[in-house]
Amino acid sequence: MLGYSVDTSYKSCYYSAVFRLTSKTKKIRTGLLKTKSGVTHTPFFMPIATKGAVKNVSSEDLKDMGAEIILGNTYHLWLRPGEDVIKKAGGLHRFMNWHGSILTDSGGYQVFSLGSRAEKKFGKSGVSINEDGVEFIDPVDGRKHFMSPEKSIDIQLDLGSDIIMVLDECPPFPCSYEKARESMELTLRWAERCKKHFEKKTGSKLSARNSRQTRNLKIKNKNLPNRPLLFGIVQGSVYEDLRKECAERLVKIGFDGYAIGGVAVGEPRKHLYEILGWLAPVLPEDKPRYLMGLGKPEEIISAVMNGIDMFDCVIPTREGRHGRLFVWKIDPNDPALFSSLAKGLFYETKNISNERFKKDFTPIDTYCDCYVCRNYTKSYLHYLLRTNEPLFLNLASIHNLNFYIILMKILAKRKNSYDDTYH
RNA sequence: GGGUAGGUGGCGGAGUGGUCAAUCGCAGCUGACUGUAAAUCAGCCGACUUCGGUCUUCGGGGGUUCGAAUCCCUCCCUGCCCA
Repeated sequence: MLGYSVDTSYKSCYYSAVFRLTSKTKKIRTGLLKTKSGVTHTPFFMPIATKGAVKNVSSEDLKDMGAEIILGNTYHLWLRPGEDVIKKAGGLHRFMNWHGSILTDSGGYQVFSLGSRAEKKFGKSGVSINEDGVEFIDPVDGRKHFMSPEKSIDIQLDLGSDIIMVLDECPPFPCSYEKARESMELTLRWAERCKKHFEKKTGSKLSARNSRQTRNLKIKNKNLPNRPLLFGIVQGSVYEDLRKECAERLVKIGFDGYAIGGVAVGEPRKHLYEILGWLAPVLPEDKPRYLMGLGKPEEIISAVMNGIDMFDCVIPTREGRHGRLFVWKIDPNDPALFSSLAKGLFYETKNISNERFKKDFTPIDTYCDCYVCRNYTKSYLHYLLRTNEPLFLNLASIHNLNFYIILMKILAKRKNSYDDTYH
């Protein structure tokens, strides 16, 4: 199952100016990712703030729970309030009072998600793609908007993003080989245009060199990059040659990091681990790897064991809002937890709306030390949800995000890899 | 006391001779959610069931009819108006 295996000790790890591997074992690599806003420990999970807010959670809540980086969405912020507003506000960080790092998704996923949702609802897609870019119909007011690779970069720069994603196309699943290749070629052409435009606008030059050439670069304390990072996205559906080729060609173009896209759009999970296995040897070791849109805790763990450093997912917030809460089955501070991590026995979910919690006056999770578990009972959470009290949404989201962040901390701490110099 | 409107499954409220075990909403029970058009969506929600059906329901009783929640008679109850 584990397709990724590198036996290199801490000291001889490669690193680039913005990413440093602090530990790399057969199973888990950990490191530090520097952006213009700060240093983030990898592997990490990004709470999703699509519209410039993690739903029902304040920036202060996020800071308190130890989040270091969040994700915002170009498409949504472009339409409302508009990148000009955010630019005038001093950037997204100031606008939402979040001073950690921010990664912005390019809008590529919306090509897929808005199209398929509109199709289900109205029978027509509302999204059309051509060589230049994508035309969207705003689902809120029906107006047409056009997004190109260059436009996406411009918006993300205006937002003040720390990690900018290239505009890509997510092919649907299932997808024929021919379609997948066509889509991948478009994604690659767009990636190249994104990089060219990014370099022109930022006046910088992204390195396409491989890890061996960058191994001797020193990383200085707090010496943060003065430009955003730009990530490429690997597509290619479930086809091995396409995925590998896409990764190789992206690496040749050269990006600060590499994302794997398209895996959260319906591809069965067995393909995911296959894809990670194909890509692990192709992606440069000294660059961060981001698996877009994943996932369940056990999926994240498997991916970390396959060499992935970065994750984002709506699961903790959305499922929390819908009443499903994540609960440890083993004390996360117990070293015995590690042996059960890969088996997926370490947690369960509880649907707090279930009748059985009506008179359960114990905390959601006795092992959890988030402030929801320290201060409230299942009975109260059950009651808040049943009576549609907005407080429920806040508490449930905080608890679930905390679970994910603790999970990532456990993974990162496994080899005692925190380098406090970079806090 | 007179007049009038009405009594439908936990609640609200459709239905006004057969396709009605009875639209729909709420409440209730359960499930789904993976780069967020999502505080959303789906299923169940009289009883029994070998999940194909079977049985008893639309205030009570009686009647008309091949057939009634729906029509008639009567009783009971509720709202409103007049005394």
